[in-house]
This record gives sequence, C-alpha cells and structure tokens, in this order.
Amino acid sequence: MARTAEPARRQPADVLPVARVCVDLPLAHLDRPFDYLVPAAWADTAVPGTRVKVRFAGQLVDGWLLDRVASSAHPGRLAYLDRLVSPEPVLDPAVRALARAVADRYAGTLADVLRLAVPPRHARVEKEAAATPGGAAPATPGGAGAAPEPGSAPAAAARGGPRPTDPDGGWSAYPAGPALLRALADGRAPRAVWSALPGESWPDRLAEAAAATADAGRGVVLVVPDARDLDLLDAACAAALGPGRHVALTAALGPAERYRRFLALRRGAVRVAIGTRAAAFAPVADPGLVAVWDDGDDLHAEQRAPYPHAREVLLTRAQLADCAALVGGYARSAEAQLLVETGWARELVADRATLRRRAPRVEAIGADPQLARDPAAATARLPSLAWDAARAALRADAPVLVQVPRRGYLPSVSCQDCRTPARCPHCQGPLGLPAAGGHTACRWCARVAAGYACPACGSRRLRAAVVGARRTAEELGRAFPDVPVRTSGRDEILGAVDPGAALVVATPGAEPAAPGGYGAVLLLDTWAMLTRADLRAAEEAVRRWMAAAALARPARDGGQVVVVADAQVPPVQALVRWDPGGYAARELADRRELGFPPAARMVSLTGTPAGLAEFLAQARLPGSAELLGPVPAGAAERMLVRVRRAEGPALAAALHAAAGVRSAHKAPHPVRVQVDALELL
DNA sequence: ATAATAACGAGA
DNA sequence: CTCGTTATTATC
Repeated sequence: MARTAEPARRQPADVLPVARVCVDLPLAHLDRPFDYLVPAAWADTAVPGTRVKVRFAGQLVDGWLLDRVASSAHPGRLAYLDRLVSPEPVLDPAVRALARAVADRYAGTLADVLRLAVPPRHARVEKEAAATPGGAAPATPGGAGAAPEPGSAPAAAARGGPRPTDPDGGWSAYPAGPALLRALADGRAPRAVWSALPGESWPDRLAEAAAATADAGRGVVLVVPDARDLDLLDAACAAALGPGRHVALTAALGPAERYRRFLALRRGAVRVAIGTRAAAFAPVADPGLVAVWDDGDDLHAEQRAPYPHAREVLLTRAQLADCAALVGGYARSAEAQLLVETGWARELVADRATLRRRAPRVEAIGADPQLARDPAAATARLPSLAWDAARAALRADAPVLVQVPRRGYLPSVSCQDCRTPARCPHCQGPLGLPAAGGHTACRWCARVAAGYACPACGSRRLRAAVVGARRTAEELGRAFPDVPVRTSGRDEILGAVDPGAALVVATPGAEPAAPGGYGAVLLLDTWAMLTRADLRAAEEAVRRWMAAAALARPARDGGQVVVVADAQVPPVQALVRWDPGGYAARELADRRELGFPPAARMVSLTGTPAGLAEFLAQARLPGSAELLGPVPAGAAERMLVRVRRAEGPALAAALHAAAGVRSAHKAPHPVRVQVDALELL
C-alpha cells in the first residue's frame, strides 16, 4: 500500500499526470469523475481500474481510478491522490462502461453499481495469487466444483435429466440449435430467446454453448437464479469444459474465495464465469456469449440500489460488447418476448413434433367448487383425474410431485362470478380490499372503485382470493398410507429424491430433482397463484407450472401433469399446449393494451409525502410521464411514474438529476427510486 | 464531513 | 460601510 512520504515535495507524473476518480459515495450529485494529480512516484502503478483513496471535502474516501489523462478541465487547484490501495486493476474498462450504462438505465450512481460489480478486496488472496508463477492461475482455479458446499451436490443430469438414448438430444432438438453453436464457434454474435423443451437438461445445453464460445477463444458469462441451479450448471460446465476452465461466483462464498475467483477472471486465467445475479458483472475478458436462465425468476433482481435486473445487465453487456446473448427458460417472460418482437433476438424453439415426443401429457381439471369450499381438505382439492394420475405413477414405482403455493400470498380482488381479476378503471392497477371496512380501492392510484362492475361479465360482486392450506403433505400421506411423503419448501429444500414411488410435496422453486423424471406432477391451488395481487401473477404462474411440469417424464414414458384449474383461462391453456411463446405474446399484447411494463416503463418512488412532493416538484419529467398514486406503502407512501418505453432513458435521467439536486441540498426526506420495480401492488 | 463563500444584520 | 456571524453549496 503506497503512501507519499513528503507531500510538500511531490511532483506530478511526467506523462498523464491527471487521474480521473470516481469517489465511492452514494450521493447522486457526486456521480461524476473528479480530477486528482498523480505523484511522480506512482506514475507507473496508478493505472486505470485500481482502487485509490483520495481526500475529498476534507475526508479520506475510497475511490476508483477511472482514467489517466494529460490535463484537467477543473479550474481550481488539484489535490494529489492520497493512497494507492492496491496495484490490482480490479475494474475492467468494459465492466466500467457496463456499470455506467446500468447506472444510467436505473437512475442510479456509478459508485452504487461498482459496489455490486466488484467484490471487496482481500489483501491476502491478492498476494497469494500474485506469487503464483506467471501471476496467472491461482492454486484453486475455482472451478466451482472445487468449492465444497456442504449438503448440495446433486448430479448434473439428475434434474429432469436428458435421456441419453434420445436420438434428437442436445441442441439438435432445436432446428436453429446447431446453427447457434456454429455461430458461437465462429465468433459471431447471435441473440436468441430460448424456449427449453420439457425435460431439457438446460445446464448441459448452456455448458455446451459456453464450451463452443470458449473454444473459439472468447469469454462467457452465464447467470442463473439461485445456488441450486448454480450447482447443476457448475457440474455441467465441469463436464463440458474440463477442469479449471470456469469459475462459479455466488454470494455464499466467503470473501476470500469470492475475491480469488474474481481475480482469476480479471487476470484472464479463466474465461468462463457462471453465477447468480452479481456474476452478470463478472470481469470476463472479451465476452463472446452472455446468457441468463429463467429470467422471469425475481431472484434476478438485485436487492441493493439501484436494483438492476441480471437480464438487463447482460443484455446491455451484449449490446456494448457486440457479443452473443441467450435468454432461456422453460417459460418465456414478457420481457424476453419483447426482444423477439422488436427483432433484437431470434426465437430458439423446438418444432411441434419434437415437443410432442418430449412433453408429458398435460391436462387441466377444474376443482369441484362444492368441495373446494373446504380448503383444509387436500382430498377436496384432488379431483379424480389427479388422483388417478398419482396412483398410476406410484404403481409404476415412480415419484409424484405435488406443487402447492407458498403461504402468505397477498389476496387480491377478483370477480365473484367469473373470477376475472378486478382492475382499476382508471389506470388498470389491481384493486385491493381495505383493511377495515372502507371501499375497494386501486393499489396503484388509490382511486376508490365504488361502482365497480366486472368488465367480463358485468357482475358487481367481488371476492378476495383464498390461499391454499399447508397441510397438503399430511393429508396426502393419509390418502396414500404406504408411500413415503417428502416435503421441500423454503425452510428445507431437497436437492433430489431417490428413484421409486414417493410423494414429493414442494412449493414453487423448491421442486427436487428426480432421476428419470416424475411419473406425475400435480399442480394444486392454482387460483391462489393466478389471482395474486401482482401484475405478473399469471406469467409467474405459468413459469412455475412449467418449471414443475418440465420435471415429468415424457408422455410416452407415462409422464402426466394435472393442473387443477379452469382449462379455459389462457395461462392454463399455455401449459396444456406447452406454448410459452404464444402465451408470452399474449401477455405482452395485454401489457401494451394496459400500459404495463415492459411495454411501458414504470418507476416507483417511495418516501414520505413531503419527500415525494419535493422530489416531484424538482424533477423535469418527460412529456409522456403519467403519475399514479400516492398509495400507502408501509410507513411511507409510494407513487408510480409511467412513460412510454422510448422515454425510459429520459425519465431515468430526470429522476437521477432530481435526486442529485436533493442530495446536494441534504434533503431530509429521502426518496427511493426503483426503475422496473417488480412488485407493483 | 469541512471548507470556501454568499448572505445577513448590528453597530459605527 | 465594515466586521462578525450564520446559511449555503461545492467538494478535484
């Protein structure tokens, strides 16, 4: 750690004596570079990308050395850099450009994004790795497999794994698949929205795409929603790439291991990065491919300001680096559909014949309304068709997966008679029931919907959606006394289940892998998912159903999926016909009609009434901006700003500027700005 | 946080 | 009009 000895005698460096520095402060009005002099002694070590400390307004603050330049436009006297924290240029120039673009899109600051993009330094690790001959690969290149994570090592192929005997396995199951691999191998930049077949071993496909890219000498970034998916992808990459050619990045790693793997990428020792959302910023040199799996999962949304979404980070990255991009999932998000419809990406889908060979048989059966009144009785929620499917699978000595929603979903309001979700006549937001006796009101704009009548059937009667019971496992256990019952949920997630007859009750996202696939998959309490007070409730339901249904065996091997829901509603139709693309197109069309994201851009502003008023008085919003609210949000209030998609960047700029003025004035009531906030209750 | 600077007001 | 005190604002 360098330190200047005699400040009075310091001389600026001969060449490029000015360092442009991003100070690491979360203040919007300081979101620009500040110029400092580079002491001659550090002329060669103060390189762009390194961490520095500078005296800023009297105090020592951390900063990023962004650039070395010949002169400064600053009219005043420049201060010297105070310290070089480390000679390691941890901030890749391309990552810096990416971080700037992400900050701009999300109305945030560069410093905030850099905090997400670059892990904290670990001095000992830096030293140990630098000592390695050639300064290259550390002892544990960090193939993530190398990091033992207790209790989580399911085999790669376990989860709905591919049937090795399948004649049209691998990417050739998709007509455009081989061309995709060729394009990656040739160093071209294809962009695709991939609808994975049911039963697809997506980790193997992603690993193959990564291998094709890496073999062509270019880098790869693959992002998955959670640690369980990462374990699967890690194993697949180890198989496809061989040892030491990739690293897995996850929050669960300790600071040392995290930094070690980060350095392996930054120094170019490893070219393939896989991980959860923060890995979207991994400092992979010359990326040839970025990919995100299951982009509809809300785990891809970062929890820290400025709340960027991994899909958006990766797409921005693909755009900046002019590299290939792959957005994959069993289901398709409205955002992915938008990529297809704008022509930014191509569809990568199987033909119907292949789909028929691979898909389970899917049937929808309405729950008996008479029996459904008693939500505690699992048997009441199991129509005979579901009952029969489970029995048949168990008789064939195959496991049965039962998916039930998690408790605690917010009840929203829908029509008592036809169950169409009730929406605000003014802004199309969801209606909610007041806590104590008042009127039904919009959760977005707070308008009271007094004379509400269902647009579908004209009924004036409303009902709150009921959430299913949790006792499903016990109930089923009683119904099938000889069969072992396993549960997998938020508290205890099973990685995989043994082959053989068993009942597996799981909440969405916690479905264990079943080698050979499930004989039957039952999807229960579907109304609870469909009528959630969330703009994305239906899309999310389709995503979760498809993720569970994809674990079933193909129909020709007896695999059957029963969804206990009205077969007429579009989300159920999408599952029955296994048509993620068609459903996403419909969903996006609806959102266009209603002015919802991603067709429009929405930003939520949260703060005290005074703070919001002040903020909005300050902001010069674009012409098309529409204000909705305020509505109560916990102790504070929330407003939504809606603009046409094309005005998204202008809106972000305006909000960032307003935040800047307020932070400069030390405004007492902070306002939280969230672009593309997922929950728009 | 702190330092420079603008703004202000009381007393000559 | 000047000095001393206090708000304001920029921070290399």
